[in-house]
Amino acid sequence: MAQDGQVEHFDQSVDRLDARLLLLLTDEPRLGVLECSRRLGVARGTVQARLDRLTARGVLTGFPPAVDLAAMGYGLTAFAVLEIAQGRRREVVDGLAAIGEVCEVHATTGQGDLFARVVARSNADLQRVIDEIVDVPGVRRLSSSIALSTPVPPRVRPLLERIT
Amino acid sequence: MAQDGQVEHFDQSVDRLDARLLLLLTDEPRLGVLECSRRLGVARGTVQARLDRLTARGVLTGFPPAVDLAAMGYGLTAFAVLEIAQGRRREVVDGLAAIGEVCEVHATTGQGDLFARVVARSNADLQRVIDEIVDVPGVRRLSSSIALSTPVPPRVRPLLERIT
DNA sequence: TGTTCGGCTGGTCAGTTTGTACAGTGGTTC
DNA sequence: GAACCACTGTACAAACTGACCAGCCGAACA
Repeated sequence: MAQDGQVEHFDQSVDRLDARLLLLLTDEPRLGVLECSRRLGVARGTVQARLDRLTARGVLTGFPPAVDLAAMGYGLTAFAVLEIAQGRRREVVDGLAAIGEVCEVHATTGQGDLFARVVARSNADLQRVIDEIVDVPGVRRLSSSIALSTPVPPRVRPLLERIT
Repeated sequence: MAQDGQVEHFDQSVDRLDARLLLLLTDEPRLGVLECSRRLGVARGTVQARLDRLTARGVLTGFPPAVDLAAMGYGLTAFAVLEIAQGRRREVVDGLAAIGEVCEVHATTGQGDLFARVVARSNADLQRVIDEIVDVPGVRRLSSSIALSTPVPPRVRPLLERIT
């Protein structure tokens, strides 16, 4: 930053170089530090320092393996909105967490109290999973909808490009 | 598989060793092939072959950097259910994709036609994003709810552990 | 104006890992 | 019994990593 004189984004935690680095790694995650430095046209130590800093700040939390559940046989994704009995959220969350097919749970404002993403192998399997969810003590009502397609897959890219 | 004589899971695409490997990489993604082989107690070539195979089968799609949007200033997450005008889904999806804060879109069954996950820097910022979404041609109605917490963060772990 | 500080550069070093190859062994299948 | 496949153990050259250093430059500050 000192030397390249770039304008600082108002959020100082990620500057242009950081963003370019993250984008590069998004496209080719297995790149080593050395290769990154070559592509970005900076010294290797700089890339190393940036990665360390991003990690220290919690922006970069790691490089988890991306597993395609569909390729593993879990071809169905569904979303469930749950209404739960007053004051039993903790209990319900624990119950949901115990179900492997429940891949994500959020507590939300609005009608539903909890929002869950679940996967299943087939319609019949989904039925089973939903029954399991409904059977969790404290769950009052469940309304679900199946994901037919995912026109915009999970992404961070545009937000990073904005900084670049 | 030949030598260790483990029982085959009914879905042949991921066996016990594969699952253990993926779990290991989930916990410590930066591990190299050599280190993985040591931890798993198999030869390096085996790990290499498994990774290649998992990748070829599309189960392992890569090691994308995990960026924490909250740490980048996007501390708010919200979910939006959209109703759209008949036959204009493509158009709406394109419009949504153009909004960086829209991090994910699914087409679903049920009342809503589209389901989106969006992030924002603050309540005011969320308002702006939502207005932007509503302004996308073809969007009829939007109902949103804010994620207050995420008791179960995105995970694949339990499904892999089941195989192990 | 001069000094200090932080970040970047470009270089070196030893140690480790990767990619690739090969022969050997033991189950499994036909 | 032969062919096949997956895994093991080994080898080697090439590449990468982590660590360190001196030097340069711009920004902040007295």
